[in-house]
Amino acid sequence: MPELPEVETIVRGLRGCILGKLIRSVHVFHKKPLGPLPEKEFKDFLCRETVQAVERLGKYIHFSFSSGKNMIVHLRMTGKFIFRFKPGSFHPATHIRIIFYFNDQSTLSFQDIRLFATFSLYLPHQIIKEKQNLGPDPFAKEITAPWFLDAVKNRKTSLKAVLLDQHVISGLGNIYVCEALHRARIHPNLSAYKITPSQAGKIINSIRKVLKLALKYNGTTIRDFNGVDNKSGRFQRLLRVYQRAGKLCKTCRKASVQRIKQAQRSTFFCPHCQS
DNA sequence: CTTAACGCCTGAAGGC
DNA sequence: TGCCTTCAGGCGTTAA
Repeated sequence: MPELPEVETIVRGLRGCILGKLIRSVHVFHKKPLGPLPEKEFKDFLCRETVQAVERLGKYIHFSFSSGKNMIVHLRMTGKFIFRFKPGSFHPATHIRIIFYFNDQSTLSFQDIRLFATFSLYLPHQIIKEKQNLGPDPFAKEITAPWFLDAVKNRKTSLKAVLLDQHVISGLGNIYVCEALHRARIHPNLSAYKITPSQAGKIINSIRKVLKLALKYNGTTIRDFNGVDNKSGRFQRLLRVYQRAGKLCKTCRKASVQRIKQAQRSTFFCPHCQS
């Protein structure tokens, strides 16, 4: 479900709800999100821990606790955190997989329809695997046109596929890659290694521009995404190509948006703007 | 090293 | 109404 702006919206919401709170107990309704970790170990690890910080790592959410322990969550397609000040005061949601109970009666429920989401736990001195495998954040200073040209110099696949690769840059997904390439006026099928220095600069600028704007609107809600407060994002009305196949391009108003398949995912682009 | 294909899951939507 | 196919803000694994 979520990409950088949505995850950042969730992280900011979580900070407002759970920072400084102590986990009194944990209820696991489904073990799949825990992966190989036994349910008892998961609960024992988290019980009596106090939430010290919530940070975004690409599309991951990093919870750190006062003891130095860590929990890293990836929401994948349909993962969602729902915060409640008091238990049982809302109509019950389906597909709740885990509930965290805090010392002040508030709860954080984790919902995941498709069960793709993952939770992993790290002791204070363990190396967090996710940090090793991720490319830099789109807003990191090290991302410059020369850096990007070097990063893609051996990549003969499409620019679209490379931008979806979290080992290159972390945080982008299908919506914002489509939207950024549209704003940069580059065809998504262009081989990554063939881009010019000028195009590299345009890509970086477009990525940052579209992410900042989406963040301002609390992300994009197409079907599943909602913030911790259960409010939807508002960026969807500013999408220029994503899920607009057959509709007139909002940028040029001359051609209609096309949909193609790349790496088993839908790509949307304007054939007039992105020659 | 790189790439494409497959699998993991559930539910909504569209075609017939 | 029902059945079948396709689709969905993702990514780890596998095989070439």
